[in-house]
Amino acid sequence: MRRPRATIRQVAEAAGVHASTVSRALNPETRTMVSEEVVRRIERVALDLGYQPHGMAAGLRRQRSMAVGVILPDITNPVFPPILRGIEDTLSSVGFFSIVANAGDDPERHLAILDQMLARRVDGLILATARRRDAVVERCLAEELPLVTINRTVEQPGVCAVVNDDQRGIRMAVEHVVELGHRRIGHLGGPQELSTGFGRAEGFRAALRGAGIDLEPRRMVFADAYSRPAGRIAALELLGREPKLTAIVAANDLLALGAYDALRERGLRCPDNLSVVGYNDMPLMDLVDPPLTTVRIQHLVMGQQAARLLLDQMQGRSPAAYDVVLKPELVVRASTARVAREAAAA
Amino acid sequence: MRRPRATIRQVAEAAGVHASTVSRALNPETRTMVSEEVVRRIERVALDLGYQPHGMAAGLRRQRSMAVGVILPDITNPVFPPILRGIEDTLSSVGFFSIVANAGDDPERHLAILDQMLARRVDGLILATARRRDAVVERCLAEELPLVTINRTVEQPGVCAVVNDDQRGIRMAVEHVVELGHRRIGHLGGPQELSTGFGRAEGFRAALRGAGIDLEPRRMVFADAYSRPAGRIAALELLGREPKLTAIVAANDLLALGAYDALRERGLRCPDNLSVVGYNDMPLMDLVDPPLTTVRIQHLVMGQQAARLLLDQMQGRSPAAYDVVLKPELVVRASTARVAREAAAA
DNA sequence: CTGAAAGCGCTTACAG
DNA sequence: CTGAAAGCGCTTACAG
Repeated sequence: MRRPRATIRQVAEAAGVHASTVSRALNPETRTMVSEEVVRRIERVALDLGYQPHGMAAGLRRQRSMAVGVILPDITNPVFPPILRGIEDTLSSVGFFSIVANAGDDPERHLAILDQMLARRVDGLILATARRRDAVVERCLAEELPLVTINRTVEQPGVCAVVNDDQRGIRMAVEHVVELGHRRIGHLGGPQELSTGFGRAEGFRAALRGAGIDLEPRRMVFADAYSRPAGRIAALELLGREPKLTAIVAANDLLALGAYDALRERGLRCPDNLSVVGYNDMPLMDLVDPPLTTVRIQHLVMGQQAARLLLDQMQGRSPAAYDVVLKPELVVRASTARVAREAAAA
Repeated sequence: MRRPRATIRQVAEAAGVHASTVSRALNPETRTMVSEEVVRRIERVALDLGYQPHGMAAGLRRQRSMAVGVILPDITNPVFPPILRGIEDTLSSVGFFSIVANAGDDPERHLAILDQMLARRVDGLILATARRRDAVVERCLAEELPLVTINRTVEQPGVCAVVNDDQRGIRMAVEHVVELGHRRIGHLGGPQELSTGFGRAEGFRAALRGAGIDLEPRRMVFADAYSRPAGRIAALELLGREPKLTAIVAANDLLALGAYDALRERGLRCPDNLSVVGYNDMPLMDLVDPPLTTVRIQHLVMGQQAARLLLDQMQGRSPAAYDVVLKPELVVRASTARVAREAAAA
C-alpha cells in the first residue's frame, strides 16, 4: 500500500559501501571513523533518496526507545498545556518524543499507567502526579528508570524535581493582603498529600508569623482536589467557620475560582467584601470577573527544565540528584483591595 | 543498568515451548491456532514473569509503529486540550499512542513536522492545522498515509474530517441576537484560508438573509488568526467602520475576548452598548467578564470521533471517505442583551 | 497444533 | 578506515 521509505541498505548500495559504513557516517558520534570523502558521498545519496533513519529500529538495537512518558492528572487543566509545551519543545529538539497519559487522581490508575509506559520501554518519566509518598516513584526507583517530578516533590531521596519556591510565592501573596490592611486572612489550601498543598500551607503559616499575625487553625481549610468544585466546597466551609474573614489566600487558581462561586452563592462580592488571591496565573486569569490577583509561575520554563533534567539523567550526565527551584512573581489585579474600614475595626 | 524486562524467549523457555508459539498464544487473533492447554500454560508463565510484549519490536516486524501523529497549532490554546484528551483516550484504549506536535501557523513548518512524523513511521495522522488547500494534506494523500482532519475541512476530495455544523451554529448565534432586537450585526470573522473561518462567514451571510437583514459587507471583518490580539485589532477595525453596530457575532471565543479588549479601550460596555457572541465555549468562558454567550461544540467528542475515524482507516475498515458532523448548541450567558431602545430606533 | 527459519532496520563489537 | 556478522524482540510464511 504505502510507498516504503528508503532504508540504510538502499543508501549503502547506492553509495557503493556497506550499511555499517552508512550508519557510522550518518551518526555524528561515529562520523570521524569514516573518511571525509565517503561521508560526503553517503550524505549526498541519503539526501537524494530522502533517507530518514528508522528511529524505532535503531532504538531496538540500542535498547533505548527515544520515548519519554509524561504522566499528568488531566491535560484539560489549564496549568498543564504550557508545561507540556515546554517539555515537548525541548524533547523534540533532541530527537525524543513524549507519550502523555491523563492519569486522573487515582493512585491505582497511576500504577497501571506506569505499567503501560514500561511496556513501551520509555527511557524516562516526567511525573506531574506525584504524591508526597508515591508508589509510582518507588517503582521507578526500583527499576532505575530516570525520573523527574514536576511541580511536585517527593519524600523519597534521590529524585530530581522542578518546582517553584512556594514558600516565597505564598509569602508574597500574604504580604500583599497584609499591606492592604487585612488581618483576618484565611487559607484555602490544596490536598495535603501533594507537596504543593502541603508546602503552600506551611508557607502560609510562616508568612502569617512573619507578619506578626496569630495563626487561627480554623482559618485554614483544605480542598480534596485542585478543582473549581472542590474549591467552592472548601470556601463555603471556610466562610461558615469564619464569617469575619476579609481575605482568602488560595493554594491554586482553580480553588480561587471555586471561592468566587462560593462568594456569589453567599451574596458576597469580591473584592468589596473579601479579597481573594490565587496561585499559578493560568491562562485567562486576567479576564475572569474580577481579574484574579495571583502568583505567577513559569509554566513553560518548568516544562523545559524538567525535560533538561531528564535528558541529563538519561545520558548519565547527572552525578547527583538536584532540584530546580523557580522563582514566582506576584501579579496584582482586581480581586484584592484595601480592607473595608469597618471590617478592619471589627 | 536497568533490569531488563522479560522477553518472549524467556517465556517460551519457562513454558517449554517455542517463541513462535508464545507469540501466537498471546495474540488474540492467532490464539485459536494453539491448543487451549498450552495457551493457559503460556498465559500463566507470562503473568509470573511480568512479560509485556515489546511494542516497537512487534511494530518493526509488522511494519506498523502503533503511533499516530497529531499536528495542532498550539496546545496552549484552550480549545485543544479537550480534543487531545478525546484522541488519547480512544487511541490508548486500543494500544496506539500519539505523538503531538505544536506546529504554529506557518505552513512551512507544517511540512517539516510532517517529515518528522514520517520519519517516525506514524501509522496515521490527525491534522488540526489544515488549511482549505493544504500542502501537508497533499503529501499525505500522495504517500497514502491515513489521515483525518479535525475541525477543519479541505478542498481535496477523499479526506475524512470531523467538524461541526458551523452553518447551524452561526445561525443560532445570529437568530439569538435578532430575537433580542438587534439588526445592525457585525461579523468578527476568522482567517479565510481556514475552513472554519470561511464556513462561519458563509453561515453568517446566510443567517442574515434568513432573518431578512440586508448584508452590509463593511460589517464583516476578518482577523489574521484565531487569537485574542488578532481579535482585538479586527474588532477595533469593525467598530471604526461601523460605530452604530449593536451586536458582534465572532467566529471564535478568542476573537470574542479580543473584542472585549477593544470595547474596553473604546470605553464601551458589553452588553450595554454592544452584545457579543463567541464560538466554541472554551473552558472558563462562564467566568470571564461578562460571561460569554457562545456556541458550544463538543471538543471531547470531536477528539474521540477523529481517533475512531482514523482507526477505521488504518485498519482498512473504511471503504469510502466520510465526514462526521457534530451538532453545536447555543449557550446564552451575559454578553448578549436586548438592544437598547435608542440604538434600535437609530 | 507446533517448531525452525528468516527478516523488519538498525548498531556495534570484531576483524582486517 | 571499512566490511561481515550477529543480534535487539518480535511475527509469520513454511514445513511437518
